Amino acid sequence: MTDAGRKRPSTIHEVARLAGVSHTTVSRYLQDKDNLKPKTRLKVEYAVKALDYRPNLVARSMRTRRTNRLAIVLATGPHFPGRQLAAASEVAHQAGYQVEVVSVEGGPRARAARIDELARSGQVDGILAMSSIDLKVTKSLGVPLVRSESHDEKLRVLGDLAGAAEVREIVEHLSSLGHRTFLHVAGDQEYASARNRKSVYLETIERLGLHSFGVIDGDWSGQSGYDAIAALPAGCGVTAVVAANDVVAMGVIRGARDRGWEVPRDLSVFGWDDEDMGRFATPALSTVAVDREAQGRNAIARLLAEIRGEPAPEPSVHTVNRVIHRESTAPPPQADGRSEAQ
Amino acid sequence: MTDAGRKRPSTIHEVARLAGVSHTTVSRYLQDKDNLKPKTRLKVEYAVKALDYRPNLVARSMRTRRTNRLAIVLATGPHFPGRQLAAASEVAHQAGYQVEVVSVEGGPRARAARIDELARSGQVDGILAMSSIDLKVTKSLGVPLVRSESHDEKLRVLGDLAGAAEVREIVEHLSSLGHRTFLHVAGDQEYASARNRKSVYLETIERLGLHSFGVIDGDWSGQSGYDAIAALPAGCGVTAVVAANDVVAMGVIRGARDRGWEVPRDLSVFGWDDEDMGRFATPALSTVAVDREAQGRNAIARLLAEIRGEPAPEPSVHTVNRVIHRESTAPPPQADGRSEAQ
DNA sequence: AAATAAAAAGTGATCGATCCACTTCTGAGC
DNA sequence: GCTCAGAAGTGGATCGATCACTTTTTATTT
Repeated sequence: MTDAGRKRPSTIHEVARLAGVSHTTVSRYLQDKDNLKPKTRLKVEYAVKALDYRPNLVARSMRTRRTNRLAIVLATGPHFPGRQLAAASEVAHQAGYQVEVVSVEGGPRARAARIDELARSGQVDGILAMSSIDLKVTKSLGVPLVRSESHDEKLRVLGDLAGAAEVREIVEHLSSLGHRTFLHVAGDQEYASARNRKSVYLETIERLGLHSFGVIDGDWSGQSGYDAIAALPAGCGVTAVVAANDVVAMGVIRGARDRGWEVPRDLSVFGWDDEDMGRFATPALSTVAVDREAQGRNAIARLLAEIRGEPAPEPSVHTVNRVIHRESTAPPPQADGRSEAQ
Repeated sequence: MTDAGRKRPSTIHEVARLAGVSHTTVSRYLQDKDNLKPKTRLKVEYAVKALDYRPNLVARSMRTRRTNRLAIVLATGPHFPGRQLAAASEVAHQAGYQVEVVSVEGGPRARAARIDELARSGQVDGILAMSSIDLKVTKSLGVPLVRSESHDEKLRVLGDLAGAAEVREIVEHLSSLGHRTFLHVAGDQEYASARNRKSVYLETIERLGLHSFGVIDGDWSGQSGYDAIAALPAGCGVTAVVAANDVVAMGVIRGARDRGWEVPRDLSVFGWDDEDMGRFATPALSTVAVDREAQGRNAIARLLAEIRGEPAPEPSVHTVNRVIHRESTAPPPQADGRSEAQ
């Protein structure tokens, strides 16, 4: 039934024979159509079309030692960076690269090992790591490696790490509303983004002379937010919670309600990610809108630049995170400061 | 600095020379280590280790005409099937395949065209389509193609289509609570799963002699749920909403609240997907837990079976969807039937 | 111990493209 | 009409594996 489809694809030699030229001429045609005499070009063009010829990319790769393929390494887990991935893969395709997505079970060492294997297999021209990896294992790979959570030369944080400014803005805003005692329910500390937000949180609390009741190391889950609130001693004085993301924030809000605390009347809660659900929740979540597509695009752009040997890949699209104030934040119960409600 | 890493990787011939055997013997060692004399095997083993040899997979592919690579084709859009993808890629790796993820902009025809191109490029041994594609274009590809939303030989629905039973269960349950007038806010009708749920919804309404106030064709977004409720005429009598997914359900609930209707007092709402956020929302969302990993695993298992030429790929792990009753559903305002609250 | 079968190892061709070192056109200038 | 530079075209080598065959070694039987 599918015999027609299964017939062996035609080769460059068959095209050459039909066109009455040598295989080298066909090869030239494939790489640069303008470098041929118009008459010759037409003959080849016709033969290619007649035989429905497609170059065998494996054979090409073997000879050129380039595969035109990139690998993106992810961790398996609750956080699948789908939007970044889609954007990254889009940009890569436009640049003539195919994208292989490798999601690896296990920790940073397992991922580093897989990266090593990928690099040596000769199957990819470059690797983008979208999750933390063990540095030691990845010294000299032979192919460019970009880590989406690393810094650029000017120590500007990129990709996953971006967001320090937003944490500052959140804490400062809550402080201006009159909040004095904070709680941070952090994300899985294996993630650079979680570590970064945690440290910026602590730093800002310190700088503003506020009080942090503590940092709960969570795992990005709603349950971790719920449990954090459930474990809070009565009268601890916490009036504002900075959650690792919207899901955690939702758990926090539910935990509060189940203890009889209303949000935002008794407790203000900030999320992160601007998920669609949080916008329609009650109370609607105050959060940070993250341009995930830009993250993905920038990361791939950096990788492509490194592959081409270009030195400084200035992020063409600047990642813009935006703090969004909705209903889950308000002045604390007995705000003594002048309530500068937004 | 990275000179050590950039040196040309060693070949099978170098290993052979160091081991004092022929390259064929090394090749044999690579495919089946047990087929060698122990003494020879040790020599080769040593040489492989000493040179840190890794076979060049491109060269291997060229000779064997197998790439050990599968492509998974996705649509770009709000629905990124991350969990299915991760599970699928995991299973594929265990079977010795690498996975290339191709997300394609545009509609079913664009995806079909890309699939055609992939198949002919000789770069993949099989293709899994995780989104709807235009059938006509994909007649004879030359490589196996599995569509995750299609049926198996026994016409049991698989993958995305699974879920008919759950829609029935939801409507029957709501009916047993006393609801008579329903609304369905459907997902993007380009998705097979959305079409399937819609038709099962209508069929069940019909079969039970209930009344459907209508079906709103949405786009999986919270806004579409919100708008559906906002557009509802007063006194339409709708007391139960079956939403396309949890996000839509959240929009519905918010829309109801903004009209002064309380959920579940005035309106019952069912979601789909069992997202973490819905569990902690207030009211907690009644929903359907979907085993996305199983979907991904099953789809890849079918593809692998087809590649191997095995005929009947019995789904080793059966997809189990589970209807979960939480706080967003209750008897209607003036339930005249016997309220059989769960 | 010789005959024979079976297992192990070696030889050279092959996959389908690109690239290198040449040879053969083409056409402008005198 | 001739020369000659440069463009266009050619044949064969090459990339690094596997595979079909052939040859050598080892094991088994009589």
